[in-house]
Amino acid sequence: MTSTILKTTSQKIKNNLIVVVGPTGIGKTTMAIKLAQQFETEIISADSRQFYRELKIGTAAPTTDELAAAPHHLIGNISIHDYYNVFMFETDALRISSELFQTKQNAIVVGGSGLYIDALCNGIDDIPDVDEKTRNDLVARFEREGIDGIRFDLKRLDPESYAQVDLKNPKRILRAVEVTLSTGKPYSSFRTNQKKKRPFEITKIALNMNRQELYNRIDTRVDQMISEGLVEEVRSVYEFRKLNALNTVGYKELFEHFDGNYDLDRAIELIKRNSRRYAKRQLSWFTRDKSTHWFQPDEINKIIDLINQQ
RNA sequence: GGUGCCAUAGCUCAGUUGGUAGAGCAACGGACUGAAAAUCCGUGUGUCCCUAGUUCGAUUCUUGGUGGCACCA
Repeated sequence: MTSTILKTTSQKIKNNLIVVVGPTGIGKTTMAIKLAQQFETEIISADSRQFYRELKIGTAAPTTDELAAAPHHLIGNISIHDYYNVFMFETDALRISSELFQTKQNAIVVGGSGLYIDALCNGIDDIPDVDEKTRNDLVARFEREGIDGIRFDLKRLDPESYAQVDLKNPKRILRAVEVTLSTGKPYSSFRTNQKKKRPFEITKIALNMNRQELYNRIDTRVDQMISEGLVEEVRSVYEFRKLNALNTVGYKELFEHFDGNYDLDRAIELIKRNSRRYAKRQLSWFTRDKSTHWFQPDEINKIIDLINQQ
């Protein structure tokens, strides 16, 4: 096993961060646990919804048994009422991994949130926090007037960003403008286009399978969530539906159902469809990174061999 | 058994006065730097049921089938 390799020189063998990604429902949790057991290490979650302790069933968070099978980090560590973002994740995940590397050769990262994985592996630029008033005012203006005026502001305030961002995507425009207004410096000036160096190796493993089979798994899992009490879980957070953490597949559809906009069967159908679309978006993200090694979920032995070769 | 109606995309259907076709939903592809399970962009994927006619040309008209539905027996 890698951890037993003799250190023939004074040079320390570099630690390895094993990153497991893939579409929702593919079996990442199970794979991560097997790898953690195999390499005698712990798991850091990179799932932007499993952080929230109130969201268990609908996010398919690891069960009590799974949590007992291998130590997990960043699962249920915050509340839906807390503010959290990808920069905070980068900080947290780096801190935890460096703690693990004190005593372990490998650490496992598992999750489906591409941006978060990217922040951990390549870093994300250090951009000052936007003050709340600037953000709220801008959002209010957007809701009142639409995006045209704000887009025009961006053109004036930060022509470089204007040339780069997706001008049809309000969130991107709002972000660039709020940073510019809040800091007094153009958003583009914070973008370095540089990867941060990491003091460890990274092995990226992605899981995928035949699309139809994956979709069948997703459908089955949604039915399972319903029988495990998803409707009750969603009802318990209904009053907080405006929170960003609840703008999530499995929750937003049931909120609409509670509002009387459609029946439960339709809500379930929509959860399945939106989960499929989410899975596709994840695949788009992960296939872009050419350094990723792709496997079927049952190819555990091949994956172990690959890691041992690193 | 008889009569009538229908058969076009994965589904529900529109349409072509004869020049090989388009909506909705589903699906597919992509982008992505602090809301990311979010947000945004792009793409019709088709033996127009089969057969034989008429025609320069048939998915469209005609004949005969096949399947479905309805009504009458």
